[in-house]
Parts: sequence; structure tokens; C-alpha cells
Amino acid sequence: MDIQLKRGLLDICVLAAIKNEDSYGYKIIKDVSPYIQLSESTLYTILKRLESMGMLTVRSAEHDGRLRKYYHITDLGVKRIEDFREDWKEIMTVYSFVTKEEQND
Amino acid sequence: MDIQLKRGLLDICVLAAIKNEDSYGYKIIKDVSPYIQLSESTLYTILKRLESMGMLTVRSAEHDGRLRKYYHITDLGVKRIEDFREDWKEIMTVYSFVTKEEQND
DNA sequence: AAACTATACCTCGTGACATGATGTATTGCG
DNA sequence: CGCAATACATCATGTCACGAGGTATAGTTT
Repeated sequence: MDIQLKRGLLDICVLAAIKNEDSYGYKIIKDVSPYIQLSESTLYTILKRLESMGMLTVRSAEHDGRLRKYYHITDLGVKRIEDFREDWKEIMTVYSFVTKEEQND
Repeated sequence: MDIQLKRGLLDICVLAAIKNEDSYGYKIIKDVSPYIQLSESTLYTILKRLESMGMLTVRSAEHDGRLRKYYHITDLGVKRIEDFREDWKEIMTVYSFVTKEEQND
């Protein structure tokens, strides 16, 4: 997928991945990858950003001797997803504009 | 609209605006603005980029004593729009992922 | 004539962001 | 013991949108 198109979707995908159940970095990548490819460096950058924005909270936990940092979505994070659904309506009108008269050519 | 979401759409909108008829900067802004807001500085940056990518060609013309630069889409530009339509399928699966189980919360 | 608005172009600095490269450390398997 | 998988993190780089600012002409208002 075009890299610029991904930019607006990545944050939302990460939030969606922790929306129903707290999750951690490695798992988020596995869950999201089928839909949109993202590397570790990208994910951890995003997680830091979303945390600083107050869209998620972090809790460290040990699992089988390995550190895991579980991410939990906040009300603000949930609202971010809802706002995306509003943005989607605008995106659809843009899509219509781009593809209209396509069949006439 | 979220600025990151716009990034992947702006190029496409500009190409769509000149797809059926050659157009010029000032007119492109007026045509595209109802669907997605973009400033002059943004547009001219995009036009330069699309030209260097070979997605459009430029032709200068005088109109009522004022300079106008008409932009014409190339085959590559048309292909770019078609590729977007392919990307759109992926975007739809992302959208499904983000909004699924929305009603269960 | 002066002031202002619309038309029409352009550049530059800034800040945001995705990503590859790179690094650290542990567990489990062959 | 070596290697893959798990799990975290940082940094440098390149791309890009956009506000601020600039130039110039035509038409309209004061």
C-alpha cells in the first residue's frame, strides 16, 4: 500500500488492536500485520506517541521471564476511533470525487 | 480531517482534478476544496512533485494578461489513480478491522 | 489616484512521521 | 553451542503538509 495512505491508518489500527483486550508490542504486530504491514520500530514509535497523547496507558508485567508491556486504551483512545469513523465519511466523498466519471473514459 | 489521513489522498485528488480536462493551480484548488482542504503552498508542492514523478506535464499559457500553467495528466498519472483503486481494497479491509466488534462494546 | 480584492504564480523553514539499521536480553530447540 | 523466536528500545534519514511570506496583474471600490 502507498506509504502516505498508511500514515493515517496506523495509529487507528494500533488502537483497534488493544481496544477489546489489553495487548503488548509483539502481539500487536502479529494481530495487525494481516491488515497493514508495520515494523517494530514503527510500532514502538506509535505506542510512545499514543501514550504521550493520553490515548493509552502502559503496565509492565513479567511473562515467562520476559518483560511485557501491556497497553490499555483510554477513553481518549476510544474517542480517537470514533473520530476516525467521522473522518471516514469525508474520505468516502473524496473517494467518490476521485473515481467519478471513471467509467466515461 | 486528520492531517495524516489527508496525506495519501492529496496527490490523488490533484490528479483526479486534471484527469478529464487540463487545469491550472488556482482552479485546482477551487475544484478540490469542497472535498479536501488544501492551501496554495501545499498544492504547488504537490504539482512540482507529481511533475518530477512524470505523472503530469506542464504547459504555460497567457490568459487575460496573466500567466497560467496548465497541467496535463500522463499515462503514469492515470495509472497512479488506478493503483489507488487497488489500494482502496486494502483500505477497506483495514476499515473493517478497525470497526469490527464495535457494536459489542 | 489610492486602496483593495481576486487572480496567479512561487519559496522556505518547521514540525510530524514511518522506517531500516542497530542494539540488548531471555527462552527454547536441535 | 548456535540459532530462531520473543520482547523491548533508539537513532538517523527522507518525505511531506503547511503557514508565512513574496511577486505581479486586472478589476472594482472609494
